[in-house]
Amino acid sequence: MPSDAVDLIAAQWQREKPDLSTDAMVTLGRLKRCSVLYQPLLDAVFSQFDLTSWEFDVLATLRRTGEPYSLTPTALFSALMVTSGTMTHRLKTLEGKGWIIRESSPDDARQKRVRLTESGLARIDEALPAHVTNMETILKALPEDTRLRLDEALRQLLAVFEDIHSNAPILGNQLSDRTHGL
Amino acid sequence: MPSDAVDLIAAQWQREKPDLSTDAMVTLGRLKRCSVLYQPLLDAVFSQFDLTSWEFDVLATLRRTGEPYSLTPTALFSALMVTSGTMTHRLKTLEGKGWIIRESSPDDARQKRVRLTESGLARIDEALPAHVTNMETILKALPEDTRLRLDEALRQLLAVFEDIHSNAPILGNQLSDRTHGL
DNA sequence: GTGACTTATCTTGAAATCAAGATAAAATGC
DNA sequence: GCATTTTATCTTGATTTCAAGATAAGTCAC
Repeated sequence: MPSDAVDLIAAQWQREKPDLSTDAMVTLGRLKRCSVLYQPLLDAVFSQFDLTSWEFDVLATLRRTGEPYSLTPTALFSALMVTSGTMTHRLKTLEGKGWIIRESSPDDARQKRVRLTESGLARIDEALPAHVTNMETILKALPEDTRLRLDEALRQLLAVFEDIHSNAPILGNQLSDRTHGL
Repeated sequence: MPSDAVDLIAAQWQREKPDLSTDAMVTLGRLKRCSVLYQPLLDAVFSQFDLTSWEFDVLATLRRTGEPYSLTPTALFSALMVTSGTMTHRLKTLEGKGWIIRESSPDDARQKRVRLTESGLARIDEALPAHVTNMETILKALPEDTRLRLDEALRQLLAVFEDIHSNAPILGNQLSDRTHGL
């Protein structure tokens, strides 16, 4: 296994702080670095459809719920792991572009229903196959058994994080209305 | 393996778009979700030392280079994978707090040297052990062999991403002065 | 050496995000 | 039924970030 940027960081710490254990650090460091580096690879495709990453995310979340492609703002910001204020801003922008509309809910006057328009549906259905192909191309460089081991390990790690977030009262409050549900 | 939020998303796509392959999607989806969920766990410790996540990152990058704890702004924004403009703003803030100073370089008048002050060194040395312990506590929920498999797979994935970023001319330009080096 | 390129840093203006709180509707407890 | 609490959404102001470009110093070709 050739050494990478994270190994060099660990070696620096080892020199400066010989008693420090770097095991947890390197794993989480690689996780962070991977997520920073892969985002622009996705953006490159989104921009071909005049979409930003977050625009794609919102449209895709609505799209995959099936007809009538409609969710409440709360369901959306929970699924997308952002705050309610962020979602308000996103919805305003998307409404301005004509890709969604916000209608009031018949049974609960506090709720709104966010719904894909024809135009929004067309846009996401156009971009989706290209996005999926892009992700497959990116991961093709990884041997299939490695991808499977990565996926299984990430599933367990994600379970740990979701457990912490649902059980920690203090953290739960700090996250305010960003609920992380689906 | 119990199903998680990402499995539910894949199932929704399967229902709406039966021909769509979701393999790459679920792996990268778990990666993204993990990195969003673990950040606040780190912030919880940083805030105990009156630090934000990015303040910790800058101070730690300087600290681990060893005496005299000094780097150029370019070395810093490369290591931290942010743009030069972001780094200028960060350094201004940190200088205001007295944790770093910016001195001009003796051999190249274009360069500055960013150096940890006594106060900045004390702060990072105080926070570092707590941060490492925190990361270990978070990962303790993961069996050690799983962590090792995760780490090995992430290393390979990171190699793929770093390869793409160093070899793709178009992407390289899009990333402007965010060079991703160490 | 001089003009063109390159490198290093900073500035500006815009975009996205968050925390905190405002508003209003619904549910709950007596 | 009325007061209290909870829920759903939006607003506000501040923070962080980026892209694009400005500035200035070094380097290179000749």
